[in-house]
Amino acid sequence: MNTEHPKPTADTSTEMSKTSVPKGVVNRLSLYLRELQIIERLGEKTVSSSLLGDRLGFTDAQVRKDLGYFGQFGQPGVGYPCAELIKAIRVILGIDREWTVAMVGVGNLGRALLGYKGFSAQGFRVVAAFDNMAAKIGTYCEGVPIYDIAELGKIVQEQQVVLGLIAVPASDAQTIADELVASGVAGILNFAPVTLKLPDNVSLVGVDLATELESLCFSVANRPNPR
Amino acid sequence: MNTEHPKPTADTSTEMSKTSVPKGVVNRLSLYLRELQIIERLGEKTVSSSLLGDRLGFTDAQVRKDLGYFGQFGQPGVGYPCAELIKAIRVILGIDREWTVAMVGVGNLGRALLGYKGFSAQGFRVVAAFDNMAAKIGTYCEGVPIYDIAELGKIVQEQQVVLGLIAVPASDAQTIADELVASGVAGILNFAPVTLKLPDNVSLVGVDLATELESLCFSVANRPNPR
DNA sequence: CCGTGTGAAATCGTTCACAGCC
DNA sequence: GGCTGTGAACGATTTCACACGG
Repeated sequence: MNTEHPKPTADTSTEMSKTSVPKGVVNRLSLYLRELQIIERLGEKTVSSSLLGDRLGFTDAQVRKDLGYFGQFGQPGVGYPCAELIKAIRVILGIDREWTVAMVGVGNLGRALLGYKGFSAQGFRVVAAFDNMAAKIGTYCEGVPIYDIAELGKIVQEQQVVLGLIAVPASDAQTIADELVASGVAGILNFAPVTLKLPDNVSLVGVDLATELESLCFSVANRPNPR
Repeated sequence: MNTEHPKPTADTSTEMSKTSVPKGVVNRLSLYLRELQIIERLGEKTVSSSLLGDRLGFTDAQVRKDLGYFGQFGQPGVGYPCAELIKAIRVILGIDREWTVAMVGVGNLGRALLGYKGFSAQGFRVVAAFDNMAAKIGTYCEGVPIYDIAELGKIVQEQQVVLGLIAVPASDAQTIADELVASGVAGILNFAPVTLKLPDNVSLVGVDLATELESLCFSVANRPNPR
C-alpha cells in the first residue's frame, strides 16, 4: 500500500488539476470502473452517483466528489452515461493505452499472477518473465517466455518494459527492484513482503498478504460485539 | 483496498474505549512488526521511532503516535526495546494466538496462496481447502486437504474455521462468502475482483490485483516529471 | 543530549446542503 | 422530480513542538 505521487507543477501546455487528488480516489476510481462495466452489461445507459455508491458502499457525495476532481461527466437530473464514464475513467487511470509488463519470479505466486486474466483483459501485455531456476529458463508459462534473470536488463530494455512485477522471495526483492529501475522501468508492483527503497521517479505499489491478513485479524479480534 | 470497521481498541474485559484508532494505523503496525523483526535479527536491542520510521518511509512522529494509541512501549532517551515491542504488536494485532483458516478455490491463485510461507509463519493454520473440480477433491495441496465445496458448511463448522480466504472466480465469490458467513466465520479475505456484501459482524478485507495495477498506472501516467 | 509521549495546530478528506439544470 | 457540481462545514489524521525522563 505504498504509493507515490504528488501534483506540484505541471510545466507543459494544457491544464493540470487545480487541487491535488486525495489518495484513495484512484483506488475508488478502479472500483467505479469495474462496477460501471457490470452495470453497462446489465443494459443500463446511465447511472446515478447514489446507485453507483450504494453498490460499492460509498456515499453518493463521495462518488460525485471523486469524479469532480477530473472533470464533469454527468448530466443533472439524469446521471452519468455509463459508456462515456467508463471511457473517461480509463483515460484518467491511464489504462486506455497498452502497458508492457515483465514478471520477475515464476514461483507459485508468479505463475498464479501470470494466469490472472485481469491483466490482459485491461490492456496489460506481459512480454517476459524471469527466473533463476535453470529448469524453467527457455520454457513458457501462460504463453509468456521465461528468461534467465541475468538477462533482465537486456530484455527489459529491448522490449521497452514499463512496469515490473516482483514475485521473488523477500531477500531478493530489493536487488531485483534496483535492476528493474536501472533498466528503465517506470513503475513496480511488489508482492514481496519487504519495503523497497526506490528513487522517487519510479512509482511503487506494494501488495502484502501478511499485512492484509493481519489487518483482518485485528478487526476480528477487536470487533465491537463478538458473537 | 477494501477494509471494514470503525470502533476498535481496548485491552481487557468490558471496556469500550472511546478513542478510535485511525484506519491506517493497523497496516502500519504490521509493517513496524516486520521491520522490527529484521532489526532484531540484525542484533539491535532497541530502536528509535526515527530509525524505524526512516526504514519504512514514515515520520518519527507518526511512529510514536501510532504506538501511542495502544500504550507506552518506549523509554525516553533510549527508544523501544525490539523484543518487547514485537511481542506487544503481536498482541495488538491479535496474532499472538492461532487462527484457523480455510481456503476456498484451489486454482492458480489459491494454490499459490496455500504455498505462501508467511501464513504458517505468523500463526495461521490452514485446515481445509475447497474446490468444485472433481479431480482435485480428496487430494492435498501443500499439505492441506481439498474438499468438495458442497461440504464447506459442514467442515467449516466441524473445524471451527474463523477466517475464510476466497480465491474463486468473481462470479462465485458472493455465493461463497454467504456460505462462509452462514457457517460462522468471523472474517473474510477476498481475492476475487468483486465488492462483497456482508453483514457487518463479519470483517472483510479485499485484495484486488486489478485495482493495484491500475493505481500503479495512474501514478506512472501522471508522474510530475516523466523522464 | 537523545528520544518518548502528548496536547495543540495544521492539514487532509468526507459529508452536507443547496443552486442550477434536465 | 431527480440528479449533478461544488463551496462550506465537519471530522479525521498527521505534523509540530515541547515538557519531561534516562
